[in-house]
Amino acid sequence: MEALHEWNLTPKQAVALQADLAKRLESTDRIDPVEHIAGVDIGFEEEGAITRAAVVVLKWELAAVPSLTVVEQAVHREPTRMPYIPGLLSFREVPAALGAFAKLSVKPELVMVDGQGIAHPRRLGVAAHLGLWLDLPTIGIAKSRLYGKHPEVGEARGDWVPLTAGGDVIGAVLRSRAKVKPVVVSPGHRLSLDTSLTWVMRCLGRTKLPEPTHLADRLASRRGTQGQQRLYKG
DNA sequence: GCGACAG
DNA sequence: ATCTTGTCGC
Repeated sequence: MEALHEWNLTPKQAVALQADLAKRLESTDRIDPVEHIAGVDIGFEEEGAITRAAVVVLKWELAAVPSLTVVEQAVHREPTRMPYIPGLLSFREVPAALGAFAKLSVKPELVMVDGQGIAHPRRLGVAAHLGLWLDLPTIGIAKSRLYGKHPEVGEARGDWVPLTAGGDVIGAVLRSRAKVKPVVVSPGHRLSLDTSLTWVMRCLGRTKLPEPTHLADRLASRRGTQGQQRLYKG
């Protein structure tokens, strides 16, 4: 438990901690009725010297027309603590993400993160690590693959193939938009892959990334949020 | 030893 | 991740 509070570690120590923390991940669904979904992403300012974490909370409503509406946003900036090292991304981004979460007044039941969940060499991508810390269900949605192999995926929206590693299914490569480069979806904490895929597809709008992550991405990079606040689904 | 390598 | 304009397509 105390280990979870450690962030300033050498790469070797971080790798050892990841293997240990991964044992605590829950791969079956343990999620409350979803009313709010948060999207998280990290950006940088000052040529990388400042890490900027952004979180956007959306209200999920299943009416005649399912909808997602932005209800809160938070940004947290802090000095960048370490360089990007493949496989150790969470040690660079999670601390800042926690700073942004601390500013929220609404507690989401589900969190979508830009990056991998368990589709990681030691099964602890940034979404998984953040899920353990927040003790909330998390899903990783990455724009590219870090680990695992997979056959080619179909070109239609919704097509997907399993991402595997050492005989385990660690995620899915999903074509979230027709003919556009697929995203890598992997559960983080407290969710199965099936449930993760279901939620990602439910949150898809017109962009390749699900709305929570898409909006957080824009907020993190200061490109702002364009257009309306109500995003109709269906 | 030689690649691969989230953001 | 970030540096950056226009442009092709639904």
